[in-house]
Amino acid sequence: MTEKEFLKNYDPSAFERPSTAVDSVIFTVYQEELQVLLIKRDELPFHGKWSLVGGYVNIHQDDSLDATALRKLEEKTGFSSPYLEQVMSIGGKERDPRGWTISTIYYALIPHDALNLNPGKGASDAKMTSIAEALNMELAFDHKTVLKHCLERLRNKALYTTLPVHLMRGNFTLSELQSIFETILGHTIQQKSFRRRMLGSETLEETGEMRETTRRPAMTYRLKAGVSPHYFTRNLESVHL
Amino acid sequence: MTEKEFLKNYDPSAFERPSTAVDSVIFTVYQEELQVLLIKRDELPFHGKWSLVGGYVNIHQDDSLDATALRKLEEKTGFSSPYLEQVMSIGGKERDPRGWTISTIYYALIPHDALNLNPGKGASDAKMTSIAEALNMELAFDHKTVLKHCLERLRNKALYTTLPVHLMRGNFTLSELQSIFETILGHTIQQKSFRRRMLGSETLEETGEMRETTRRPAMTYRLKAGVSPHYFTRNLESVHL
DNA sequence: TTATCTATCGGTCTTTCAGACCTTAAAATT
DNA sequence: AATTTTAAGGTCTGAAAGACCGATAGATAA
Repeated sequence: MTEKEFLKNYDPSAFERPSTAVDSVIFTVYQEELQVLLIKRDELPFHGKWSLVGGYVNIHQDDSLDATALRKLEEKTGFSSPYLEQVMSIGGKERDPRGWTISTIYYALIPHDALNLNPGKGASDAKMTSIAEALNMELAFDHKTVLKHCLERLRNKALYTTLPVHLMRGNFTLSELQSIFETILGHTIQQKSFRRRMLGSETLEETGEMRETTRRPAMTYRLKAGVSPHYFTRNLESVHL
Repeated sequence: MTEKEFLKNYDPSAFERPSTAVDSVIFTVYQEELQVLLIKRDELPFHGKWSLVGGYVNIHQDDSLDATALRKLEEKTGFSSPYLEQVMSIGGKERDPRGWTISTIYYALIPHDALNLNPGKGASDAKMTSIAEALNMELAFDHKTVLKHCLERLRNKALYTTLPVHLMRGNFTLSELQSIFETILGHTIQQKSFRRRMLGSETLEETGEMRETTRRPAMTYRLKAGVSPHYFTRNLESVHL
């Protein structure tokens, strides 16, 4: 049998397939709070419960898993170029009452002022919720576990990468950026250490413009065009005052 | 409609599903070489080509994705308790000629002397191949890309964790362990740095027995029971002589 | 028997970078 | 003009890796 003949005779339904979904944790920082996007389900199962952003892979519409995640994300947030990172996939019989499901988990970082929420089809409401609150709610499916995994990943990356810059839009001061890091980590960082690292990472550039504020003006920076996130070889301390 | 009625009427075939597979890179170190397990395919597609260990998720047999990976791994290597880590999932239309496929990728660490190769169903041969060689071969599907991702993950983890200890079996000397690290990384490590880190990681314990060899005897160590891999807060240098 | 060889193993100085603390600067406010 | 507050940078300390060295223990060769 040739490869061509084989493919012609190949029966995709011979093997029973799990359903395949993508779920994303959309992070933003607003008013010194790390927040995630929750969607109120208007369909069964888990009707009326809050859930993460997700949906089935559409093999006619999506070229890849990343494409599925981006499609859902744009539908719900109106933002099309987030930092998006795949975290893991979870598969099992018990996690969805409809049967064996594989869900690939992503998290995205979106600047708060870029958000344009839209509950969309199958949902009656959408809102940003603080991490503390979300972890105290009863979320649909195993979404609390999913949220914890993404949170852990994000916090770890804040200790050794420049990733959280993707929560900033346009120009920002180093103090503003430090505040974002501190909010994610849940503790303060030594100002000097933070500045040394950021300025040494070669990923930021001065805009030349100062932030005019009520106190001493601060230099504003922007992300250098075309640079990837910087990985430090040494972590910040993970526990602090 | 109640949740119960909904589930009763739910039609799983309403949404066309991608096929779902698991592929694993089985690493071992032997004779100063980092090697991976390759399987010679005896079926279409890619008949006669070498591939990684993989297979479809069987929703009646497997409780989770990890279970699928372990099942395939035990079939091919005869080893049932490897260090197994999920790396990522790749999904798309083009990666398998049979259509849209999601593959969840794992890598496993197996001590060389624990291997008991068995090509198994659908394969005519199985062999351990050095990384250098494998990367020069024409592998089935997108398995070369998959291999590169796993290799990158393993090398990074060797810089800041104790993970490679899982390539050792029973008792081992620190020199033997260092050699494993050096083989993975592809460069030498300062002996003093390595010993300081390993002994400071609190994950090893002296066995009290010395390795009798042709030179000065060395203390042998074993992995402490029940400890998880240690994460250092500082990386080893990633490039060296 | 003694010298040599080689791998083991610990001593210690240097280097790098984060932590901690402090001083100075630049604005607005009192 | 003095005070307050945030920005920005100086500098000392501490921790851990890099680099180099010397002592040790056994096997082997002279």
